[in-house]
Amino acid sequence: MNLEKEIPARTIERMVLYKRLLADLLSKGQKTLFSHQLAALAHNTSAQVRRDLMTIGYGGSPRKGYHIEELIERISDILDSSSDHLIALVGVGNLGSAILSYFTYSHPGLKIVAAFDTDAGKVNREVFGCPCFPIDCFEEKIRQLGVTLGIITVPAAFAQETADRMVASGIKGILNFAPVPLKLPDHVCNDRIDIASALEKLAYFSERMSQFSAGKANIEHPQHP
Amino acid sequence: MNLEKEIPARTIERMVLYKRLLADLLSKGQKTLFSHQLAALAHNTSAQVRRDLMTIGYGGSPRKGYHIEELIERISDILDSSSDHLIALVGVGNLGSAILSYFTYSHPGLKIVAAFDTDAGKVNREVFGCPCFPIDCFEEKIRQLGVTLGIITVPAAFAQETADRMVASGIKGILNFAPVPLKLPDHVCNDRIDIASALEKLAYFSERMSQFSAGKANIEHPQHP
DNA sequence: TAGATTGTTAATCGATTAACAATC
DNA sequence: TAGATTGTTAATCGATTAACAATC
Repeated sequence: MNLEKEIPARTIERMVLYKRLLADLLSKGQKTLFSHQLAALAHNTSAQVRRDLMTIGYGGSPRKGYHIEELIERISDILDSSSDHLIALVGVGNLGSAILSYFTYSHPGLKIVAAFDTDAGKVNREVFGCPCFPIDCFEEKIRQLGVTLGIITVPAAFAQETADRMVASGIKGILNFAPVPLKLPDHVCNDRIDIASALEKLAYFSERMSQFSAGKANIEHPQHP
Repeated sequence: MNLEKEIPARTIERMVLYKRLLADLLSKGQKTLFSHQLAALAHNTSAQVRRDLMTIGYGGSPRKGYHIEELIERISDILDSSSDHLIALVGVGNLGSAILSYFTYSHPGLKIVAAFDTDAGKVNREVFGCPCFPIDCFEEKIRQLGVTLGIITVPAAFAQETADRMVASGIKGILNFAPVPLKLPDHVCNDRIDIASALEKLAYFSERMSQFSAGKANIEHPQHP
């Protein structure tokens, strides 16, 4: 029934950014924009922006460009699901707590509804507004709450077993902050954010920047479904 | 004088991972490995691994595979610079503090030597072992210490001005946790880690995973110099 | 109309994958 | 030797970029 073409992952990634940039412009009272304006904000080319908007089936007019409010709506149609995504976080250390504090503020569509830890001192209380449970009742809570996404902020050595429990509990997507790749079944989506590696890469490229041609100063983030 | 070919950014990214995986194997007493073993750990193909190692000029033998210790040394030759990279972090909130705590542990080659904040209550003391200064003395401290990399963990609205001060102080690479793209001169390298966007992408793909073919379950991270 | 911008196709680019002879 | 693995080239794939006619 769904006849929409599959949208490339890179396009989706840019769409998330476009949506935020557009919302910002809209809040400042701007009604329309041209492809090159959005391109400048997102740091890519106007041709790229035009192609991206074409891909999601939104068109502008040669005179006025694109209508910001409609465009945001169209992007939201693509990106946002009808219901909130409920998220569980495992590992309430410094990083885990920082993420909980971040999501205390409004993130429409995304809500961390439960945190878990092995440390008895951290559980059975709220951390930045999020209830924190002992890891033993993980499966039970996940199913009970209907959680679909997981965030892993445990030490590397425990990342895989945490992921396994998430998969077994029916979680469909995992964001992993531990510096190890996870082995997961094909139907589970995952992404890894590795701060130390990001710094190592940055150190490498910043040292050699002069060797590279101009205009290539950004480290991009690839991604695919 | 430097006749080495430019190594693609994707290859460097994988190299960082290989190095860590190999160090782990070495510590377990393993001496050699085959391309398909490293491929399984890093979640890519053996052909890819062979090509990567060829790219950095390290060869194995058909019978024994690759010598782990030598390979780590070769990767370190490529990745690591002769001296430590000194890092400054701006924005000692929850996320900033979490990053400081993370780098308290050994990260050879990478050291956060100064943190900065506007909040008088946070400065002039140590946070997880890192001295925290008022933002007013930023330029002075950066030059004095010889800092080359910067981490931005301030709110989005202050990210660009923070980046501008970093660039003006001679910082060569910036890791930006604020959810806005930075405008930077070409000679400054930068990468952005956007946790909310990562979750949005994850939500999108996890919902549509069944539409995609098997084996595409990971979101990759692109990047270039 | 004139001119800037859009939609869309074709050309380019680069990275990944496949294939296979060379090697130990 | 036989067989698995390496080094390396060619084919594939996909995304980006360039180009330009159509449009307002």
